[in-house]
Amino acid sequence: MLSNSSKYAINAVLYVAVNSSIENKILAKDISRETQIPQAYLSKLMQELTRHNLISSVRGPNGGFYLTDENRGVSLLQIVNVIDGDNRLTSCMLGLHACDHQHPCAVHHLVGDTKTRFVENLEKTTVQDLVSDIKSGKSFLGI
Amino acid sequence: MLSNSSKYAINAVLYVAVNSSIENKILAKDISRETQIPQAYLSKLMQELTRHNLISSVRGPNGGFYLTDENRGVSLLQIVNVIDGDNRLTSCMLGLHACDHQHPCAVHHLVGDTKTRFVENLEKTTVQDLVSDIKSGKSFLGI
DNA sequence: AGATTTAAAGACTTTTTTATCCTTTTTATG
DNA sequence: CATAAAAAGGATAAAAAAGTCTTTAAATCT
Ligand code: FES
Ligand code: FES
Repeated sequence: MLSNSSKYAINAVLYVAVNSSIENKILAKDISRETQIPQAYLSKLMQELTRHNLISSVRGPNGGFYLTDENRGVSLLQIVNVIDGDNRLTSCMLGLHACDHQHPCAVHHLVGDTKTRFVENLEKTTVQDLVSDIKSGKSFLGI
Repeated sequence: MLSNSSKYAINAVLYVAVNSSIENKILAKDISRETQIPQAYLSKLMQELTRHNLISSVRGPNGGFYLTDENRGVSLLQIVNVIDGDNRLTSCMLGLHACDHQHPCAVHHLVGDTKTRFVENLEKTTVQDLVSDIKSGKSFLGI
């Protein structure tokens, strides 16, 4: 469903969202240590997210990654789309075509609603929403 | 969610289910042509399914693949488990651990029920169920 | 028995994904 | 200005997934 890379990206962004601010930026090294994501690989993902303005960074001393208020409004779907490309989530479960209610494949009914609902959820859920859940103890960060 | 290989496997099994019988076995070559699955690769998958008794085959003239009544009772989950291994579907969406309601990850609530429901559906839906759907026009086979 | 048809099996190649390493650029600070 | 800290970028390596090719074994038919 999600690639490893997307999972890493979401984990990393959430870690930054919870543990940093503009005055208190966080290093790739530290994210890597806390999330167990290999540092160099993580850096690549963060680069990509930065390039698309989904997260923010500055180089040099006291630099690192952080999220602006705008960044906190980014949806999970935006993250996944940047990392995995756009159509990973909208294609048919059996790989026959774009998932199409008009011409449902054999397993479509097993998952159809469910899948579009999942994508809708990814689309409407922002980083900030998840941070709220974590802060309120509704869900957990990390291992 | 499902690997390419699993998608191929389900497609191929359904094709066999709809288009063959014990008197009218079907060749890997023909399945390949109709489903667009590369022949050699398909053969590998079919071999694996045969080895686990999820489908049936005989070699030699008038041989090929077919399904017994028992094979038709096989669940989709059995197919996926043989091809992808057991824990692809039960692991956490963020790859943190086995998905655990007691200790939900940040995206668990977005997908939690949904995912277990999907797995339950795969478990309780048999090849024959899907064939019925196809025959009744509720869903479609192939492209 | 011999020839032919077909799946099974194994070795191999290619592509994609994941991961690492090394260099360059930017920024802050003494 | 020199130095150090950090991300950005590019090249490469390793692992996994997808796909191919060749040989072997089983079944049938003449
Ligand atoms: S058509 Fe295949 S999942 Fe919707
Ligand atoms: S705990 Fe992560 S999906 Fe359930």
